[in-house]
Amino acid sequence: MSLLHALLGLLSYRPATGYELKAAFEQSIYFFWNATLPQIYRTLNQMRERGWVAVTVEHQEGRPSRKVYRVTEAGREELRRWLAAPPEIPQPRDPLLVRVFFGRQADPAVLAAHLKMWRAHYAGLLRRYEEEIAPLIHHYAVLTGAREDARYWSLTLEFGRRFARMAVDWCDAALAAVMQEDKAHG
Amino acid sequence: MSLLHALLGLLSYRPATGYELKAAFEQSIYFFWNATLPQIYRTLNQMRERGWVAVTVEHQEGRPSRKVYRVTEAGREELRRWLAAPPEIPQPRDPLLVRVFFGRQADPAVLAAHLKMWRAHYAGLLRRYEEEIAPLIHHYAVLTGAREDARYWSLTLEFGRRFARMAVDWCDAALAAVMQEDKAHG
DNA sequence: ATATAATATGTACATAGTTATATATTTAAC
DNA sequence: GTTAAATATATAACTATGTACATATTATAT
Repeated sequence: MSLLHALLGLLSYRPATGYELKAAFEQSIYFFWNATLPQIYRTLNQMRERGWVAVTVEHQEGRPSRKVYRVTEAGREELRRWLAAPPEIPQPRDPLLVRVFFGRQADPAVLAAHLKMWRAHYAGLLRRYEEEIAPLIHHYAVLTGAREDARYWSLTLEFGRRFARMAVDWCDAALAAVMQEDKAHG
Repeated sequence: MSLLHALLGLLSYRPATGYELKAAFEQSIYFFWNATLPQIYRTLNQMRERGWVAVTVEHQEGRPSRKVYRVTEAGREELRRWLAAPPEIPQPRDPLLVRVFFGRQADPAVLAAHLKMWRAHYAGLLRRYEEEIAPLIHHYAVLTGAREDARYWSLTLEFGRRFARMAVDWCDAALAAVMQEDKAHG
Protein backbone atom coordinates (compact mmCIF):
# COMPACT_ATOMS: atom_id res chain seq x y z
CA MET A 1 0.00 0.00 0.00
CA SER A 2 1.64 3.21 -1.21
CA LEU A 3 -0.03 5.55 1.30
CA LEU A 4 1.44 3.64 4.24
CA HIS A 5 4.88 3.72 2.69
CA ALA A 6 4.60 7.37 1.69
CA LEU A 7 3.89 8.17 5.35
CA LEU A 8 6.79 5.95 6.40
CA GLY A 9 8.98 7.84 3.91
CA LEU A 10 7.95 11.28 5.17
CA LEU A 11 8.47 10.18 8.79
CA SER A 12 11.95 8.94 7.83
CA TYR A 13 12.94 12.60 7.36
CA ARG A 14 11.59 13.67 10.77
CA PRO A 15 8.87 12.78 13.34
CA ALA A 16 5.50 14.46 12.79
CA THR A 17 1.83 14.55 13.78
CA GLY A 18 -0.97 13.44 11.44
CA TYR A 19 -1.80 17.04 10.69
CA GLU A 20 1.81 17.89 9.84
CA LEU A 21 1.99 14.86 7.57
CA LYS A 22 -1.07 16.09 5.68
CA ALA A 23 0.64 19.47 5.22
CA ALA A 24 3.84 17.76 4.04
CA PHE A 25 1.81 15.73 1.53
CA GLU A 26 0.32 18.87 0.05
CA GLN A 27 3.74 20.28 -0.83
CA SER A 28 5.26 17.13 -2.29
CA ILE A 29 3.68 13.70 -2.63
CA TYR A 30 0.34 15.34 -3.42
CA PHE A 31 1.21 15.52 -7.11
CA PHE A 32 1.42 11.74 -7.51
CA TRP A 33 -0.32 10.45 -4.37
CA ASN A 34 -2.59 12.00 -1.81
CA ALA A 35 -4.76 11.17 1.16
CA THR A 36 -7.37 12.87 3.28
CA LEU A 37 -6.80 13.45 7.01
CA PRO A 38 -9.09 10.61 8.17
CA GLN A 39 -7.19 8.22 5.92
CA ILE A 40 -3.85 9.38 7.33
CA TYR A 41 -5.00 8.92 10.94
CA ARG A 42 -6.36 5.46 10.20
CA THR A 43 -3.18 4.42 8.42
CA LEU A 44 -1.00 5.75 11.26
CA ASN A 45 -2.99 3.50 13.64
CA GLN A 46 -2.33 0.52 11.38
CA MET A 47 1.35 1.37 11.30
CA ARG A 48 1.48 1.58 15.09
CA GLU A 49 -0.25 -1.81 15.39
CA ARG A 50 2.45 -3.29 13.16
CA GLY A 51 5.21 -1.63 15.16
CA TRP A 52 6.46 0.51 12.27
CA VAL A 53 5.89 3.78 14.11
CA ALA A 54 5.97 4.77 17.79
CA VAL A 55 3.80 7.49 19.29
CA THR A 56 4.83 10.11 21.82
CA VAL A 57 1.94 12.03 23.35
CA GLU A 58 3.06 15.55 24.12
CA HIS A 59 0.78 16.86 26.85
CA GLN A 60 0.38 20.60 26.93
CA GLU A 61 -1.43 22.59 29.64
CA GLY A 62 -5.00 23.35 28.74
CA ARG A 63 -4.45 22.29 25.12
CA PRO A 64 -5.22 19.03 23.32
CA SER A 65 -2.17 16.79 23.28
CA ARG A 66 -0.09 16.36 20.15
CA LYS A 67 0.50 12.78 19.00
CA VAL A 68 3.95 12.77 17.49
CA TYR A 69 4.72 9.74 15.32
CA ARG A 70 8.28 8.56 14.69
CA VAL A 71 9.42 5.67 12.52
CA THR A 72 10.92 2.65 14.33
CA GLU A 73 13.82 0.53 13.07
CA ALA A 74 11.24 -2.06 11.92
CA GLY A 75 9.53 0.77 10.04
CA ARG A 76 12.77 1.76 8.31
CA GLU A 77 13.31 -1.86 7.30
CA GLU A 78 9.77 -2.05 5.92
CA LEU A 79 10.35 1.14 3.91
CA ARG A 80 13.58 -0.25 2.43
CA ARG A 81 11.82 -3.54 1.61
CA TRP A 82 8.98 -1.69 -0.13
CA LEU A 83 11.32 0.59 -2.07
CA ALA A 84 13.03 -2.50 -3.50
CA ALA A 85 9.74 -4.19 -4.49
CA PRO A 86 8.77 -3.90 -8.19
CA PRO A 87 6.38 -0.96 -8.77
CA GLU A 88 2.73 -1.58 -9.63
CA ILE A 89 1.53 -0.06 -12.90
CA PRO A 90 -1.31 2.34 -12.08
CA GLN A 91 -4.70 2.08 -13.77
CA PRO A 92 -5.39 5.54 -15.18
CA ARG A 93 -8.89 6.90 -14.48
CA ASP A 94 -9.93 10.19 -16.04
CA PRO A 95 -13.60 11.19 -16.33
CA LEU A 96 -12.76 13.80 -18.97
CA LEU A 97 -11.42 11.13 -21.32
CA VAL A 98 -14.61 9.09 -20.79
CA ARG A 99 -16.60 12.18 -21.75
CA VAL A 100 -14.45 12.75 -24.85
CA PHE A 101 -14.83 9.08 -25.84
CA PHE A 102 -18.63 9.43 -25.89
CA GLY A 103 -18.31 13.01 -27.16
CA ARG A 104 -20.42 12.29 -30.26
CA GLN A 105 -23.50 12.28 -28.01
CA ALA A 106 -22.68 15.61 -26.38
CA ASP A 107 -22.96 19.21 -27.53
CA PRO A 108 -19.57 20.15 -29.08
CA ALA A 109 -19.72 23.58 -27.40
CA VAL A 110 -20.15 21.96 -23.97
CA LEU A 111 -17.34 19.50 -24.68
CA ALA A 112 -15.11 22.42 -25.71
CA ALA A 113 -15.92 24.16 -22.41
CA HIS A 114 -14.90 20.99 -20.53
CA LEU A 115 -11.61 20.85 -22.42
CA LYS A 116 -10.90 24.52 -21.72
CA MET A 117 -11.49 24.03 -18.00
CA TRP A 118 -9.27 20.95 -18.00
CA ARG A 119 -6.57 22.81 -19.94
CA ALA A 120 -6.67 25.71 -17.47
CA HIS A 121 -6.11 23.27 -14.61
CA TYR A 122 -2.95 21.80 -16.13
CA ALA A 123 -1.65 25.19 -17.27
CA GLY A 124 -2.07 26.38 -13.67
CA LEU A 125 -0.35 23.26 -12.36
CA LEU A 126 2.59 23.88 -14.72
CA ARG A 127 2.90 27.45 -13.43
CA ARG A 128 2.74 26.17 -9.84
CA TYR A 129 5.52 23.65 -10.53
CA GLU A 130 7.81 26.41 -11.82
CA GLU A 131 6.95 29.14 -9.35
CA GLU A 132 6.27 27.21 -6.17
CA ILE A 133 7.51 23.61 -6.18
CA ALA A 134 10.88 24.03 -7.94
CA PRO A 135 11.98 26.84 -5.55
CA LEU A 136 10.63 24.84 -2.60
CA ILE A 137 12.84 21.87 -3.48
CA HIS A 138 15.85 24.15 -3.78
CA HIS A 139 14.98 25.81 -0.46
CA TYR A 140 14.73 22.47 1.35
CA ALA A 141 17.91 21.15 -0.24
CA VAL A 142 19.93 24.17 0.92
CA LEU A 143 18.26 24.63 4.30
CA THR A 144 18.30 21.03 5.50
CA GLY A 145 21.31 19.87 3.52
CA ALA A 146 19.21 17.22 1.77
CA ARG A 147 20.95 17.76 -1.54
CA GLU A 148 21.04 14.07 -2.39
CA ASP A 149 17.32 13.71 -1.69
CA ALA A 150 16.56 16.80 -3.75
CA ARG A 151 17.82 15.09 -6.90
CA TYR A 152 15.12 12.45 -6.55
CA TRP A 153 12.45 15.01 -5.66
CA SER A 154 13.39 16.89 -8.84
CA LEU A 155 12.91 13.76 -10.91
CA THR A 156 9.28 13.50 -9.78
CA LEU A 157 8.82 17.24 -10.35
CA GLU A 158 10.13 16.77 -13.87
CA PHE A 159 7.52 14.06 -14.42
CA GLY A 160 4.81 16.47 -13.29
CA ARG A 161 6.09 19.17 -15.62
CA ARG A 162 6.17 16.84 -18.60
CA PHE A 163 2.72 15.47 -17.83
CA ALA A 164 1.17 18.93 -17.47
CA ARG A 165 2.83 20.16 -20.65
CA MET A 166 1.59 17.08 -22.52
CA ALA A 167 -1.93 17.58 -21.14
CA VAL A 168 -2.02 21.23 -22.26
CA ASP A 169 -0.72 20.34 -25.75
CA TRP A 170 -3.18 17.47 -26.19
CA CYS A 171 -5.99 19.71 -25.04
CA ASP A 172 -5.14 22.31 -27.66
CA ALA A 173 -5.21 19.65 -30.37
CA ALA A 174 -8.49 18.18 -29.05
CA LEU A 175 -10.06 21.66 -28.80
CA ALA A 176 -9.17 22.38 -32.43
CA ALA A 177 -10.81 19.10 -33.49
CA VAL A 178 -13.93 19.64 -31.39
CA MET A 179 -14.41 23.25 -32.51
CA GLN A 180 -14.08 22.20 -36.15
CA GLU A 181 -16.84 19.67 -35.45
CA ASP A 182 -18.96 22.40 -33.87
CA LYS A 183 -18.63 24.64 -36.94
CA ALA A 184 -19.36 21.81 -39.37
CA HIS A 185 -22.37 20.24 -37.63
CA GLY A 186 -23.50 22.61 -34.85
CA MET B 1 -19.65 7.95 -11.02
CA SER B 2 -17.73 7.42 -14.26
CA LEU B 3 -18.02 3.62 -14.34
CA LEU B 4 -21.80 3.79 -14.37
CA HIS B 5 -21.75 6.32 -17.19
CA ALA B 6 -19.09 4.46 -19.14
CA LEU B 7 -21.39 1.40 -19.05
CA LEU B 8 -24.32 3.61 -20.07
CA GLY B 9 -22.21 4.91 -22.95
CA LEU B 10 -21.18 1.47 -24.17
CA LEU B 11 -24.80 0.25 -23.96
CA SER B 12 -25.86 3.29 -26.00
CA TYR B 13 -24.07 1.70 -28.98
CA ARG B 14 -25.80 -1.67 -28.54
CA PRO B 15 -27.35 -3.93 -25.86
CA ALA B 16 -24.91 -6.31 -24.17
CA THR B 17 -24.36 -8.72 -21.27
CA GLY B 18 -22.04 -7.94 -18.35
CA TYR B 19 -19.41 -10.21 -19.81
CA GLU B 20 -19.60 -8.53 -23.22
CA LEU B 21 -19.28 -5.12 -21.55
CA LYS B 22 -16.09 -6.25 -19.81
CA ALA B 23 -14.71 -7.34 -23.19
CA ALA B 24 -15.72 -4.00 -24.74
CA PHE B 25 -13.96 -2.17 -21.90
CA GLU B 26 -10.74 -4.01 -22.56
CA GLN B 27 -10.57 -2.75 -26.15
CA SER B 28 -11.45 0.87 -25.48
CA ILE B 29 -12.26 2.52 -22.14
CA TYR B 30 -9.64 0.31 -20.46
CA PHE B 31 -6.91 2.83 -21.25
CA PHE B 32 -8.48 5.59 -19.13
CA TRP B 33 -11.01 3.71 -16.99
CA ASN B 34 -11.53 0.10 -16.10
CA ALA B 35 -13.54 -2.19 -13.88
CA THR B 36 -13.52 -5.80 -12.79
CA LEU B 37 -16.40 -8.13 -13.65
CA PRO B 38 -17.91 -8.13 -10.13
CA GLN B 39 -17.91 -4.35 -10.21
CA ILE B 40 -19.65 -4.30 -13.59
CA TYR B 41 -22.38 -6.72 -12.44
CA ARG B 42 -22.94 -4.73 -9.26
CA THR B 43 -23.15 -1.46 -11.16
CA LEU B 44 -25.57 -2.94 -13.72
CA ASN B 45 -27.85 -3.89 -10.82
CA GLN B 46 -27.72 -0.30 -9.51
CA MET B 47 -28.54 0.98 -13.00
CA ARG B 48 -31.51 -1.36 -13.23
CA GLU B 49 -32.78 -0.20 -9.84
CA ARG B 50 -32.65 3.38 -11.09
CA GLY B 51 -34.47 2.46 -14.30
CA TRP B 52 -31.56 3.40 -16.56
CA VAL B 53 -31.24 -0.07 -18.08
CA ALA B 54 -33.75 -2.87 -18.76
CA VAL B 55 -32.86 -6.56 -18.64
CA THR B 56 -33.98 -9.28 -21.03
CA VAL B 57 -33.20 -12.81 -19.83
CA GLU B 58 -32.50 -15.02 -22.80
CA HIS B 59 -33.26 -18.59 -21.69
CA GLN B 60 -31.37 -21.23 -23.56
CA GLU B 61 -31.93 -25.01 -23.24
CA GLY B 62 -29.49 -26.62 -20.84
CA ARG B 63 -27.35 -23.49 -20.73
CA PRO B 64 -27.23 -20.65 -18.19
CA SER B 65 -29.37 -17.74 -19.32
CA ARG B 66 -27.83 -14.61 -20.78
CA LYS B 67 -28.89 -11.35 -19.15
CA VAL B 68 -28.93 -8.77 -21.91
CA TYR B 69 -28.93 -5.16 -20.71
CA ARG B 70 -30.25 -2.31 -22.85
CA VAL B 71 -30.32 1.39 -22.02
CA THR B 72 -33.75 2.96 -21.44
CA GLU B 73 -34.82 6.47 -22.48
CA ALA B 74 -34.22 7.58 -18.86
CA GLY B 75 -30.75 6.07 -19.16
CA ARG B 76 -30.01 8.02 -22.35
CA GLU B 77 -31.12 11.20 -20.64
CA GLU B 78 -28.85 10.46 -17.67
CA LEU B 79 -25.92 9.87 -20.04
CA ARG B 80 -26.54 13.21 -21.77
CA ARG B 81 -26.85 14.96 -18.40
CA TRP B 82 -23.55 13.44 -17.22
CA LEU B 83 -21.73 14.27 -20.46
CA ALA B 84 -22.69 17.93 -19.96
CA ALA B 85 -21.53 18.01 -16.30
CA PRO B 86 -18.08 19.58 -15.69
CA PRO B 87 -15.35 16.90 -15.52
CA GLU B 88 -13.66 16.06 -12.23
CA ILE B 89 -9.88 16.47 -12.17
CA PRO B 90 -8.38 13.08 -11.33
CA GLN B 91 -5.93 12.64 -8.46
CA PRO B 92 -2.89 10.91 -9.98
CA ARG B 93 -1.55 7.97 -7.97
CA ASP B 94 1.63 6.26 -9.09
CA PRO B 95 3.65 4.02 -6.75
CA LEU B 96 6.73 4.33 -8.97
CA LEU B 97 6.85 8.09 -8.44
CA VAL B 98 6.57 7.54 -4.67
CA ARG B 99 9.54 5.17 -4.92
CA VAL B 100 11.53 7.70 -6.97
CA PHE B 101 10.70 10.46 -4.47
CA PHE B 102 12.25 8.42 -1.63
CA GLY B 103 14.89 7.02 -4.02
CA ARG B 104 17.76 8.34 -1.88
CA GLN B 105 17.04 5.54 0.59
CA ALA B 106 17.05 2.81 -2.07
CA ASP B 107 19.79 1.05 -4.00
CA PRO B 108 20.29 3.02 -7.27
CA ALA B 109 20.66 -0.25 -9.20
CA VAL B 110 17.29 -1.48 -7.93
CA LEU B 111 15.67 1.87 -8.70
CA ALA B 112 17.10 1.68 -12.22
CA ALA B 113 15.59 -1.78 -12.62
CA HIS B 114 12.20 -0.39 -11.56
CA LEU B 115 12.47 2.41 -14.10
CA LYS B 116 13.43 -0.03 -16.87
CA MET B 117 10.42 -2.21 -16.09
CA TRP B 118 8.15 0.83 -16.04
CA ARG B 119 9.64 2.10 -19.31
CA ALA B 120 9.07 -1.28 -20.97
CA HIS B 121 5.41 -1.14 -19.98
CA TYR B 122 4.81 2.22 -21.63
CA ALA B 123 6.89 1.34 -24.68
CA GLY B 124 4.71 -1.77 -25.06
CA LEU B 125 1.57 0.27 -24.61
CA LEU B 126 2.73 2.69 -27.32
CA ARG B 127 3.29 -0.23 -29.69
CA ARG B 128 -0.14 -1.61 -28.81
CA TYR B 129 -1.79 1.73 -29.55
CA GLU B 130 -0.22 1.83 -33.02
CA GLU B 131 -0.58 -1.82 -33.96
CA GLU B 132 -3.82 -2.79 -32.27
CA ILE B 133 -5.99 0.12 -31.14
CA ALA B 134 -5.58 2.52 -34.08
CA PRO B 135 -6.52 -0.18 -36.66
CA LEU B 136 -9.38 -1.30 -34.38
CA ILE B 137 -10.90 2.19 -34.38
CA HIS B 138 -10.62 2.34 -38.16
CA HIS B 139 -12.15 -1.13 -38.47
CA TYR B 140 -15.14 -0.19 -36.27
CA ALA B 141 -15.64 3.13 -38.02
CA VAL B 142 -15.82 1.49 -41.45
CA LEU B 143 -17.72 -1.65 -40.39
CA THR B 144 -20.44 -0.02 -38.30
CA GLY B 145 -20.46 3.38 -40.02
CA ALA B 146 -19.62 5.10 -36.73
CA ARG B 147 -17.30 7.55 -38.45
CA GLU B 148 -18.43 10.47 -36.31
CA ASP B 149 -17.86 8.51 -33.11
CA ALA B 150 -14.44 7.39 -34.33
CA ARG B 151 -13.18 10.97 -34.31
CA TYR B 152 -13.78 11.16 -30.56
CA TRP B 153 -12.31 7.71 -29.97
CA SER B 154 -9.20 8.85 -31.82
CA LEU B 155 -8.86 11.88 -29.56
CA THR B 156 -8.63 9.61 -26.52
CA LEU B 157 -6.20 7.34 -28.37
CA GLU B 158 -4.06 10.38 -29.13
CA PHE B 159 -4.00 11.19 -25.41
CA GLY B 160 -2.80 7.66 -24.67
CA ARG B 161 -0.08 7.93 -27.32
CA ARG B 162 1.17 11.25 -25.96
CA PHE B 163 1.12 10.02 -22.38
CA ALA B 164 3.03 6.84 -23.21
CA ARG B 165 5.60 8.75 -25.27
CA MET B 166 6.06 11.24 -22.41
CA ALA B 167 6.43 8.41 -19.91
CA VAL B 168 9.12 6.69 -22.01
CA ASP B 169 11.03 9.96 -22.51
CA TRP B 170 10.89 10.91 -18.83
CA CYS B 171 12.04 7.42 -17.92
CA ASP B 172 15.09 7.72 -20.15
CA ALA B 173 16.01 11.01 -18.48
CA ALA B 174 15.40 9.58 -14.99
CA LEU B 175 17.43 6.45 -15.81
CA ALA B 176 20.37 8.57 -16.93
CA ALA B 177 20.24 10.53 -13.65
CA VAL B 178 19.91 7.43 -11.48
CA MET B 179 22.71 5.54 -13.24
CA GLN B 180 25.02 8.53 -12.85
CA GLU B 181 24.20 8.43 -9.13
CA ASP B 182 24.99 4.70 -9.08
CA LYS B 183 28.42 5.28 -10.64
CA ALA B 184 29.25 8.17 -8.35
CA HIS B 185 28.16 6.68 -5.03
CA GLY B 186 27.45 2.97 -5.56
C1' DA C 1 -10.54 -38.97 -23.50
C1' DT C 2 -8.67 -35.13 -20.99
C1' DA C 3 -7.30 -30.71 -19.93
C1' DT C 4 -7.43 -25.98 -20.64
C1' DA C 5 -9.27 -21.70 -22.02
C1' DA C 6 -13.08 -18.92 -22.94
C1' DT C 7 -17.92 -17.76 -22.02
C1' DA C 8 -21.20 -16.41 -18.47
C1' DT C 9 -22.96 -14.91 -13.84
C1' DG C 10 -22.46 -14.10 -9.68
C1' DT C 11 -21.30 -13.90 -3.90
C1' DA C 12 -18.31 -12.90 -0.01
C1' DC C 13 -14.74 -10.59 1.80
C1' DA C 14 -11.17 -7.18 2.09
C1' DT C 15 -9.09 -2.86 0.99
C1' DA C 16 -9.03 1.93 -0.19
C1' DG C 17 -10.82 6.35 -0.40
C1' DT C 18 -14.29 10.31 0.44
C1' DT C 19 -17.70 13.07 2.93
C1' DA C 20 -19.83 14.61 6.97
C1' DT C 21 -19.48 15.58 11.56
C1' DA C 22 -17.58 16.63 16.34
C1' DT C 23 -14.52 18.98 19.32
C1' DA C 24 -11.32 22.40 21.07
C1' DT C 25 -7.53 25.94 20.66
C1' DT C 26 -5.01 29.67 18.70
C1' DT C 27 -4.37 33.51 15.76
C1' DA C 28 -5.63 37.20 12.82
C1' DA C 29 -9.04 40.40 11.08
C1' DC C 30 -12.72 43.71 11.75
C1' DG D 1 -15.15 42.28 21.87
C1' DT D 2 -16.62 39.27 18.15
C1' DT D 3 -16.06 36.68 14.20
C1' DA D 4 -13.63 33.93 11.10
C1' DA D 5 -9.89 31.19 9.73
C1' DA D 6 -6.31 28.13 10.67
C1' DT D 7 -4.46 24.54 13.70
C1' DA D 8 -5.13 19.98 15.64
C1' DT D 9 -7.27 15.31 16.36
C1' DA D 10 -10.24 12.39 15.43
C1' DT D 11 -14.97 9.08 14.48
C1' DA D 12 -18.86 7.42 11.62
C1' DA D 13 -20.87 6.50 7.52
C1' DC D 14 -20.60 5.92 2.83
C1' DT D 15 -18.73 4.91 -1.78
C1' DA D 16 -15.66 2.60 -4.79
C1' DT D 17 -12.62 -0.93 -5.99
C1' DG D 18 -10.19 -5.42 -5.93
C1' DT D 19 -9.35 -10.43 -4.78
C1' DA D 20 -10.85 -14.93 -3.96
C1' DC D 21 -14.12 -18.19 -4.61
C1' DA D 22 -18.24 -20.84 -6.67
C1' DT D 23 -20.70 -22.66 -10.52
C1' DA D 24 -21.74 -24.30 -15.12
C1' DT D 25 -21.26 -24.58 -20.28
C1' DT D 26 -18.85 -24.56 -24.69
C1' DA D 27 -14.94 -24.71 -27.66
C1' DT D 28 -10.27 -25.87 -28.58
C1' DA D 29 -5.99 -28.13 -28.09
C1' DT D 30 -3.30 -32.27 -26.94
